[in-house]
Amino acid sequence: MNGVFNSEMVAVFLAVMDTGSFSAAARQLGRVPSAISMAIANLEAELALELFDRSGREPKPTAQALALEPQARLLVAQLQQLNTQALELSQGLETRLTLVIAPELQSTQWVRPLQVLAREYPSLEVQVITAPQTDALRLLHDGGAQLALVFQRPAADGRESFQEVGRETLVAVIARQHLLLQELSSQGQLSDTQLRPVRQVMVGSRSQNDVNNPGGPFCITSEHYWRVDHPESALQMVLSGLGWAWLPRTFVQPYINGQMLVELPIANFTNGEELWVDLVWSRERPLGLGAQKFIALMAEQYRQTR
Amino acid sequence: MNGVFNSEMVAVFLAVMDTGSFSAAARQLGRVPSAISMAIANLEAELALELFDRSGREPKPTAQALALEPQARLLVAQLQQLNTQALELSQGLETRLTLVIAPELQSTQWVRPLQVLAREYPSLEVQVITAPQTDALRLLHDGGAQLALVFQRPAADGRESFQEVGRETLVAVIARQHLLLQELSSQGQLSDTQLRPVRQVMVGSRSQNDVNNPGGPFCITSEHYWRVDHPESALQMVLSGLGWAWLPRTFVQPYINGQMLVELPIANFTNGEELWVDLVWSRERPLGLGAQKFIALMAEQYRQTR
DNA sequence: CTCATCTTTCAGTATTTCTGATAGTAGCTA
DNA sequence: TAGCTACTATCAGAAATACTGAAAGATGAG
Repeated sequence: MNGVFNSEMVAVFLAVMDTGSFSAAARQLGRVPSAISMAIANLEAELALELFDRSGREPKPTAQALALEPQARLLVAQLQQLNTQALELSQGLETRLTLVIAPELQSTQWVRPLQVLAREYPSLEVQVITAPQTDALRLLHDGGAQLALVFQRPAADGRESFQEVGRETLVAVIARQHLLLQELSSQGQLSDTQLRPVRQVMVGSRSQNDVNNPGGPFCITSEHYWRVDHPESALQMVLSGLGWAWLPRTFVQPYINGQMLVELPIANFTNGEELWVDLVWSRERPLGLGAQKFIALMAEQYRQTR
Repeated sequence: MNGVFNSEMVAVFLAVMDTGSFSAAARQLGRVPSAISMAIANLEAELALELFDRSGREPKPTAQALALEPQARLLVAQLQQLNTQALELSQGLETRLTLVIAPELQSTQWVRPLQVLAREYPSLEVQVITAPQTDALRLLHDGGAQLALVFQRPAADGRESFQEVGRETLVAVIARQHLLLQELSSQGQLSDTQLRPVRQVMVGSRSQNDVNNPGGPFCITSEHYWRVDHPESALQMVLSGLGWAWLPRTFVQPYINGQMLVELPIANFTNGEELWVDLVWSRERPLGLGAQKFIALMAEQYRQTR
């Protein structure tokens, strides 16, 4: 226990500062008083600095010791942080958690669980990516992301696991000033044939693979549709009267309230199409502690608000 | 070199991270390769964490090691700071430097030298107090301050040492609209007898001891004078036309330029009274490194601007 | 004044780490 | 592919270091 300040010497120094005596410090550290006495004496000799005034029965910290104390405390705090982080890593905490979120779900509550996560694992580095459904799932399999917050529950091909963390309703919307609304009786339902001639704006991935999206809420399609890769784009197009689109209710609710959009009363879909919001991960890649905790937090939040 | 992270282990860990190999780290630390190998192996066993991938010829840091690196670097930086601070203290750096400044000298350049001081001794705690002349010198002898930046060079009674760090000119000023100015010929000098009936505002300490201020620029006094303990108060009183006062030129120059005050052309004092600006300290209390450095910086600044 | 408790010193012990040799291995070069 | 170089891992012995425990001196409280 020789030399200038190192972590052991700092521990001894602070134990003496805390307890106010060498003997008490020895008890606290599980040593014998003479060890503490010698350690401090060596330290003082090395530093050529008097740390404690021995004129009294108990050593009194000198002004210099008091000046060094804050920095010493900072040091042990940093050291403990390092060891805590190492422990977390050894217990399976990933060094980085990448979460990819479908754009339609930006508005859901995923920030608060992240806050809790950040408090529990301060050393965890988090990255949030926004990408459309299919890109998100591709990222998951590439290893570019560990978790995806998406809409459509993946096919049960066994490559992914998922956890339900919310519900969302898809509603068909159209601009208030759209011509279609004028041929609609005030309370009547909208039939297939009425809707088919109207242009539909469809949200899909950049990759063309999911054009043949079988079934699901997209089973009712118009003859002519335009494709966009981002719901925000779809919203803008619908707002400008270019056509109608299936969009999440929470996403368009402000515009419905603001009288800019109208919900289309499609027959058999009067209450919209209910979808699951899921956290998805790859079964091939074991999840780290952080990801598991995040899933648990999201699930718990969902349970409480349901 | 056992146990979880301590300062020695952090040093070894970072040496390996820096050099990229156990052998090179050993060379850097002046050890033998096997010592490094064993130390890292022990650390990994303790942490239950693989820090380096040994599949290749040279150890490759794992993601966990890379995640721990920043915190480890922070730690050694903190440790070095602690040791640097201890070294400075052992070399005589005071833990706290209290500087008392006469209010008239607030406007002089004492901040820049303090900036340099803060850069050189980051751990030095500085306190700046504003107090009138006599209070400042009393603080010096009480030990409440180490340095005083004051006007009047102290009496040569041997209790204080001083260093000249500037010059200042006292000028007699009065409000532009004061009646005295109307009975003054445009270019004429002002005699004693003309000035005596006019009320003088005198700056002095709260303590009444220095009423009998012999000689000096205050030798010319009016019959009636009011006392204030702060030049700012004096300035306000003079500005409102209550009387005239001796005040430092740099202190009142803005008001002279702004046509609010007029410099009184007193006979024999046409250029005002020149005073020294001194840094004063007690001879009974040896100065610390910081105070010495500050004095040197102030003196150098004075030399350059003279 | 006395006693309990604190600090310091010192010699011996015990633990720890370092050393140096050896073996095994990876990667480069011809 | 063979050979060479430089690296890591292992191990027993050596050296250094810190710890222990007893004894002595000193302080402050009652």
